[in-house]
Amino acid sequence: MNYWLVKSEGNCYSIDDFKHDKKTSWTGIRNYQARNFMRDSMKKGDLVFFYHSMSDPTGIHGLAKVASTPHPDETAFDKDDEHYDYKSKEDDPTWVCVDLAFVKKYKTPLSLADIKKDSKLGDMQLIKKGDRLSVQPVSEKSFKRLQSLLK
DNA sequence: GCCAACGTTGGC
DNA sequence: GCCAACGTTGGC
Repeated sequence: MNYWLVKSEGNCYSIDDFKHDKKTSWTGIRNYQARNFMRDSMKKGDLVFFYHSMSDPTGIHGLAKVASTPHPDETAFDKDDEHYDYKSKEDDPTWVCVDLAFVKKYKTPLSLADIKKDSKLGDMQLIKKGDRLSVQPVSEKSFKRLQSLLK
């Protein structure tokens, strides 16, 4: 079992939107590293922290579960979609996504500041300088620590 | 293949 | 709104 963290802008697709939808395709990822994680390493059943950037507070707001194998990101083929990519062809898709199922919304989110302060979460990609990865792995050690902090 | 210019992310 | 950090693009 692998653990992950995905970012969403709070005013774009929020944890409340996700809670309402129950399930969503994690489309619109246009970064190769992030795509490779989804394509090569995500497995059905993996647990995924739902992180809000540029929100109040910025931090972890919920938990999700990978609910599908990787599949082509259809928004890349749609000219009217903001994530349209003319280079991605339907017979050879550049971009993929997975489906995520809603698990829970935390009553008290764990803020980025709290994560930075915690001595046991030092290996998180999230707090590394210049981190911009919107899909990133979380070590089992960090996962357990986050779970206990989010109880 | 280098690298400057540009666009985006995301904390503050 | 600012700006540092980073990825991508495109001229050469």
